[in-house]
Amino acid sequence: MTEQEQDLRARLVAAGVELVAEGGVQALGLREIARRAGVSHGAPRRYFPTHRELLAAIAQQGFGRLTDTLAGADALTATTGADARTRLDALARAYLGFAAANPGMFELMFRHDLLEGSGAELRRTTLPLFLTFVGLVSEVHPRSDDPAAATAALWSNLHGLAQLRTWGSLRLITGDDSIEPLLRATLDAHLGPAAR
Amino acid sequence: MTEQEQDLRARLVAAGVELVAEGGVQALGLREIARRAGVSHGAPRRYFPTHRELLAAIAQQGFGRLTDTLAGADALTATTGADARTRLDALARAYLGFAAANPGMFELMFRHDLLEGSGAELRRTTLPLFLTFVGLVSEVHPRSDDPAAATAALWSNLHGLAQLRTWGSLRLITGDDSIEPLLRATLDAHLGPAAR
DNA sequence: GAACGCGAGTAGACACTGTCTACGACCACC
DNA sequence: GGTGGTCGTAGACAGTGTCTACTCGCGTTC
Repeated sequence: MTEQEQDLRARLVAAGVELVAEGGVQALGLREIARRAGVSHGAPRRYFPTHRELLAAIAQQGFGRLTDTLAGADALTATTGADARTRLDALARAYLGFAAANPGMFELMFRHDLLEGSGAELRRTTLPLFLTFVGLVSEVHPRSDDPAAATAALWSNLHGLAQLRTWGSLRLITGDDSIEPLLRATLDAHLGPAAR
Repeated sequence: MTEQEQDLRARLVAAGVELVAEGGVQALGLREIARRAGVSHGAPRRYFPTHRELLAAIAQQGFGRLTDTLAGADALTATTGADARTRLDALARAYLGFAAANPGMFELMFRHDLLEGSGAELRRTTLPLFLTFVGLVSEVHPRSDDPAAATAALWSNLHGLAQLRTWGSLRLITGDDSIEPLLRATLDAHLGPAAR
């Protein structure tokens, strides 16, 4: 089954994934996606009544890939018998790595103005991922009375790092563009110094 | 000097500030801004060669207001003789308060795809603000060897909280839409528990 | 005082966008 | 051999950002 033969819906989403990787969110015009998929500009309407729903489907693909990336990174460290602190370290790096490797997709995924309406469904996708985060944070902070809040705070920190790095302000502040000291400061603050 | 009499450049920026508060970034069409300012769609070109430069000017206005808001909040607590930890607490709340009160403007300010080209100038605006942050963090962590990194990490955390709150995911996680526990967790993590 | 020049804003054209609607080709089924 | 129904095409429509004449009013200059 070649790429030409799969149904148009999947081809449109695949074209969007390509385009956002090449040219960012701006490249995700409805007609441009249709062109890339090799159909006329009216064809997507059969599967996505509106442009935003097509963008939401592309973003959902992005959330799937992020989930896979994080799950893969965690599986790698978990099999080595690493403790929760080390696993969270690897997860944090994987999160920032995904954002750095797919800046356009990462931006699309959190552009609530473009995804309005489908936001609830997308948010639900992230829930199981978040719960594994909570479990690991609970292991690091066994006496915490609100591990969900601690996890959300940590996630917000990682997310802010990812966004401000692509915005360029972190480079201005720290001088170089290495995020390593900031990541270390973040993890130390939320999880305590690494025991090494 | 009434609003009609100031020069068009300022009127266009003012119209943009109004529009982004009412309808978000999507409402900032070039023609719509011109309509609001009471001129034809070709008039802005005299002052802003391109749409993006007009958006950058509006965003710069936003950075000015954010700086004023934070400076005002800090001045308020500083005069009461509060310590650095308390001042940072107030600054953090002011930052999140600004983002919540001006969601459209806040989004515009960090939309690097729209502000590309003028980004460097905008980033420079935030620098003095950041330096006062660094000073306060240095007071809280007198033995830190890299207060700039610690400050950038804290700022990233606040920024992530602001963005994820408007995205709606924090509400999904914590149940209600109060970020108070998350803010407390953030401040405790980066600055140590509040001494009260 | 009249002519000139120039800055400021207008109006229209252009290519492009997302949405909507009518139409045609194709295929399974009775 | 018709007959629906699905799927994609093609064109119209209003709207966008950009570009290019053009007009109008005001100050300067001869």
